Amino acid sequence: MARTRLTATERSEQLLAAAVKAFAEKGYAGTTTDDVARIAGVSQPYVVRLFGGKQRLFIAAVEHVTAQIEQRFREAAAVRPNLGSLADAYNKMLAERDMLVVLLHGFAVGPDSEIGPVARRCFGRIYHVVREITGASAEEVCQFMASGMLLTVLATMRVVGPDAVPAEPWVVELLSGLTKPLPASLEDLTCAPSGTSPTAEPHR
Amino acid sequence: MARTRLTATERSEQLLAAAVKAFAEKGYAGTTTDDVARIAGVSQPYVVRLFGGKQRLFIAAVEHVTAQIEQRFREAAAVRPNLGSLADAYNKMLAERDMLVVLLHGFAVGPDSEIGPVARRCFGRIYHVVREITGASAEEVCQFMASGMLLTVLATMRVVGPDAVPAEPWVVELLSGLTKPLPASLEDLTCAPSGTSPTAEPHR
DNA sequence: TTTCCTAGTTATCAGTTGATGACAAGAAAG
DNA sequence: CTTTCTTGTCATCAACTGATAACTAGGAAA
Repeated sequence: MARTRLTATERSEQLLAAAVKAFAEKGYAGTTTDDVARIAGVSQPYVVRLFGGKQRLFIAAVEHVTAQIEQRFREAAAVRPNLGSLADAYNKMLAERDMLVVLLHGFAVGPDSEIGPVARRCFGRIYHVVREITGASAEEVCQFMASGMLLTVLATMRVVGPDAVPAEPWVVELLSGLTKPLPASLEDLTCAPSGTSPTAEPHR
Repeated sequence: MARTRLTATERSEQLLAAAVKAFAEKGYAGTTTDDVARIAGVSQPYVVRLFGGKQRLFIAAVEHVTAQIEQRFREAAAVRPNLGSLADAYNKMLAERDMLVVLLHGFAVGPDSEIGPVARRCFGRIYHVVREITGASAEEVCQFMASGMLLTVLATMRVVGPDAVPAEPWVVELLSGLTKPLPASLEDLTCAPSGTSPTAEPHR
């Protein structure tokens, strides 16, 4: 019965990954701490105790994915520091979906006293990174962010990305209109490398 | 105590307006049927009965705002059938915020069995209207939708639109990068005509 | 082996929330 | 005036959910 014990830090990291998965699926309000606990294979009260509450867990998840996205962009820029390179990195993230979707859910929580400021800061951070890394003009960066937001929303709707619903005509047409920075093919956006799933038995 | 009685149809319309307001504030899962009831000044069970459940109410709200947006676009196109005209209409909606934000929340609910298909259909409908009304190219329409999505997310975050938080530097910079179809000024996006608020006493 | 810290669980709860059913009260018709 | 239909409320639940407190157990040090 007893799983291998982990240090609190290790377990927190694992829970963070579980939280990203859960929140990506159902958003902030729609996800229960028990969902997260089940994915990670620990008890629900432990999740609450390790992070000090659901809200803090969500904030941690949003900041986590923001840091991940930032890192991906920096890595991409290390190769070629232009928007095209970032677009490639973005497409990869889109194929993994969860990071971007969690971020969008963070944005969508809106003016909630605690979460709102965090979400706004995360958006600003990502904008800043893109702007600084590539020497691109304000217009180019804005267009990049806009296309990215469109695609992120489509990913949230399961119109693109892994397990996407069958593409309707308007999807194909819309995506065909994507210009310069993000000319992703529909195929790239629909298939994805699959990960493992540490499912566990129920607890509660 | 007794309010003026309305026909079921009238009351439903009023409830729909209340639902839009409520869902725009807190999203689908975060909003209670009681929130909606309080805004409209009726009892919570009545809301449930008139619409047959929270999910149906949300779906009705999403379809309602979609129809509204479509209508605004058509009206704008009746004057000048080009993207610039639609952009003006879009900016006005952005200043009112709720319609667009509810729609985004609809998109964000994701793959939920009932709501997902509705959200996807609504997105497709709006895309289709924009494409058909203006004779614009796929690229232009895509760029319009992308910019619109970016602004809608910013509105959801309360970065633009009514009651927006004080604009940080990156917001100004990002918005300055907006091109052709939607060159809205920050002032346009931050102020809005205010509406009435039919608050009522608590019930539950 | 005993001690003791930390990882983790079980039991439990209080508040919330969507939903149901029985009932009240206008208003229109007979 | 009474009947009857529709609008709307009240009382009430059962399920859920985040959180707390008390307890268990692994494992390293003494």
